[in-house]
Amino acid sequence: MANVKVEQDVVIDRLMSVFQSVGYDGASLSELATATGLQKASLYHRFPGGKQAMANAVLDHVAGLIDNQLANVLQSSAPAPVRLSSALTIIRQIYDGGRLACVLRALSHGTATGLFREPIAGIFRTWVAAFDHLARDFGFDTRTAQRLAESTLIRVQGSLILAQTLQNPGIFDQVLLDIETDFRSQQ
Amino acid sequence: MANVKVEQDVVIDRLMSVFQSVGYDGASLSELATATGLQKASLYHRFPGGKQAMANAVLDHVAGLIDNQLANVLQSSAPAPVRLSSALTIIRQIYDGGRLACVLRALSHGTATGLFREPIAGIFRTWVAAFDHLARDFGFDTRTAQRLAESTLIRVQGSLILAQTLQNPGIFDQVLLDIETDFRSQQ
DNA sequence: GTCTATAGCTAGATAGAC
DNA sequence: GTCTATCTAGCTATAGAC
Repeated sequence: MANVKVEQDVVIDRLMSVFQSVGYDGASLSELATATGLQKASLYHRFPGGKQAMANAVLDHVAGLIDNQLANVLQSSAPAPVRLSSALTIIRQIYDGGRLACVLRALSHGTATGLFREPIAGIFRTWVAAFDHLARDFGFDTRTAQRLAESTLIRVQGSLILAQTLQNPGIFDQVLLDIETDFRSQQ
Repeated sequence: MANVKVEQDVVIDRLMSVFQSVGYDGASLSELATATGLQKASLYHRFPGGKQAMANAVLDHVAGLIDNQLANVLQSSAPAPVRLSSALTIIRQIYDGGRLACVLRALSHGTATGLFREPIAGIFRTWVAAFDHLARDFGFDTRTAQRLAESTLIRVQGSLILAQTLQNPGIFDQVLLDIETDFRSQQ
């Protein structure tokens, strides 16, 4: 069965889903093959570097998402409060309202720890820089803007952990509201 | 070599270190054996349930730590600000100033996801309840106290992720200072 | 560029001597 | 209660036909 060409974008999307839900060590080649609808050997044809290359492709994809969606929105010409709301909507969608784990965190542990730290750090820095830009537009001073920007990522990551462990997505929603409040407190 | 009795407390402590640094799926029986100074068969003698039982023993140990150290300190008879400072000092020590990952998060992913969610959730609830108690003593209203308490855990977990990925423990330190400031803002 | 088949290895777990 | 030795299953990765 199968034997029909699967678009690379679709393959990467499905690889991401698997890493997201079971982590790097937890993702077996068999599971990755099933999820993509390809055989293991076909996956190796597309990703000669094996599982590590697959994870790197996923990270490239995520870096593009953050760059093209989040960072783009935050640096558009719209009024700052509008940009903030748009960004939070994107974040809400990315994590399905707190129900999905962050694939960056999933690729931060176990055997994967050292392998992907730098690309993940790059994505984190992009995120923080984008919110830092926004915070300054809101009128915060340099130091406060930096801290508020870091705080958005800290609270999103932390609230995802609690939301999933306590099976209460509301925790994630509340944090997004808190973030919005913090930015608007400057106006 | 070896063949000398290793205290169970020491064994559990070393198991914890391994899970903490490489996660559940990343921790092989060989590595757990090496770390504890026991052979695999000896580990199975002490933990007939295998790796899963070892992780559960670690979680029991952590639950005890949180109960006997953190929760105890937060509900002592000392003045609220003193209790807060003591608690934050304990947290700083537990995570070695942001350099150590949280073993609870390490046991939240991959194959382990479903296995340990409930015990971890229990530890999270104990943490939040203890800080909630403190926040009320500081004079916060019920709703604000609950949110501030959740926020301590959210920010500690989130800042650990950033501190380790960006290799900047200062992020963790700063968050602990922020938490202290938030509590004292009520005075 | 996909497939079937399999190599080579390490995983988690157990048997049984001492 | 520890050890050595070993089992089976699953892993990552590759060979080679089509």
